[in-house]
Amino acid sequence: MNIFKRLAEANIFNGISADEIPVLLSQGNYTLKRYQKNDIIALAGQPCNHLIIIISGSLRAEMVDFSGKTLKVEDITAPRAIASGFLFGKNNSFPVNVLVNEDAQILSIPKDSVLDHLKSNEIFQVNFLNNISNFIHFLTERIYFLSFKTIREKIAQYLLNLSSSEKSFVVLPKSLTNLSEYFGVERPSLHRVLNELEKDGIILADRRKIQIIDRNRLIKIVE
Amino acid sequence: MNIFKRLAEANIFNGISADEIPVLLSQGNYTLKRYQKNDIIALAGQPCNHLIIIISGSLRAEMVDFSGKTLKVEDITAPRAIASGFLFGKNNSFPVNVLVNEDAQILSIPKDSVLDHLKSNEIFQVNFLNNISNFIHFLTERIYFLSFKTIREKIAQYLLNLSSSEKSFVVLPKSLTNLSEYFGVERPSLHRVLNELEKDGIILADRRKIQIIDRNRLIKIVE
DNA sequence: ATCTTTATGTAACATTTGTTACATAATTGA
DNA sequence: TCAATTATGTAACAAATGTTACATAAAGAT
Repeated sequence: MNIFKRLAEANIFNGISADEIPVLLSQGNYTLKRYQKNDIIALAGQPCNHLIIIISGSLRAEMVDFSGKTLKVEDITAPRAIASGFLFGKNNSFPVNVLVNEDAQILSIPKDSVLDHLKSNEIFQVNFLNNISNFIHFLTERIYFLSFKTIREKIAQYLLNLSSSEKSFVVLPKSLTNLSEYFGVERPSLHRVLNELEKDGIILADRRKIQIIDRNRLIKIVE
Repeated sequence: MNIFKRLAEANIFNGISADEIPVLLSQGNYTLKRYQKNDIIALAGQPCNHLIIIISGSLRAEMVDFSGKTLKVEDITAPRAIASGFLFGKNNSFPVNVLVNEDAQILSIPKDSVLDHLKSNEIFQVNFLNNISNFIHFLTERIYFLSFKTIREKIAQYLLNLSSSEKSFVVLPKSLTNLSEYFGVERPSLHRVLNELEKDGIILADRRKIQIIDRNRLIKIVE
């Protein structure tokens, strides 16, 4: 598909047609690149001087502590702008590693050009602000989630978010291994607590397929 | 002191003189209010329609989970703009409760006027973006900190951040009770681990006064 | 189809943290 | 100054999680 049509689907170009995008972009600089699985887009600490827009494929953002353990922060799928929140500020550097999950095509716009677009295009400006604000909301929810103390609470919160009020059947969108990284806990610990919830008759778990038996008790856990 | 002189010290008015600020503000709407200790500035979930600038006093932002336990996110002292990151986005609502610590004077500017200022004043626009980006950096550091698993690691990280490489003496800027909320752990647990660090000969602790005896071992803990 | 790799399931044991309750010290306010 | 409130120190016990090691199952590669 045409690159600009894909770009037009990204929130940051909301209200800007696929035809207008190349016009807007050509008022400044930009580069297009392809990346392969496990390529490194950015490392934590590196200065962030470009707005990155992922056109196809998917990325992941993760924090790595000194001991080498990772906390997955986010999975990012195209089309979407990232790094909008890292461009400015006292310390305009990446706080996370950004790696490629699935082969990706990426547009990057240097900071100066971003500033020009912000000044010259009101729609882009509002989209940019929305993009940053959405990211802040994501981060605060992440903090809220990490502040849940027990694994039991985290699972309950996670399952309730995943399942609509009517459907009691959930397929986890990530592997248990992956999920344990997202939770910031050890995989066997996560698995043990799933077993306990099953023993308690609250859920039925078979690998990634989970049946919610007693939603009310799940709700009580997070209350 | 003159309100506008105080405001001129806030980062969001960087490069804008105390004389220019009332001119800028009067191009839109704004309100000035005084608040007293423990007054509520905003509750989590409430829509955020104003940029809030604290002129004097101090606030705190905290998350409250269903069981009533709080995780302190941030202490905020004047002069500073807050809520810049909550104004826009799909869900422009406060993710935290904002309460008054010390009697405060607060300027609030409605979202529409903020948008006007952003369009008409490039300096304000860049300051605003910097303000949001700084907040994002703060949030990601908060996530990073919360992802440290043991209390021992959290203390080590916290003390190393506080103390310069030369000074080995630190006075905690918050009470232990307060700090335990910031860490997201119980106060007796925090205290116990401080004792353990003392037994291990790594620190000397007397209430909020902490002497770092063996910085290298402290560094090893976070590695 | 077979090999390789990754994901999942499990168990015993160690470690860490929470919980509760109470004592003492420091600070605040009247 | 004295009372009331808040902060700090401590201990015993319960609960939750991490650690390690290994078995089995599923998915991917050749």
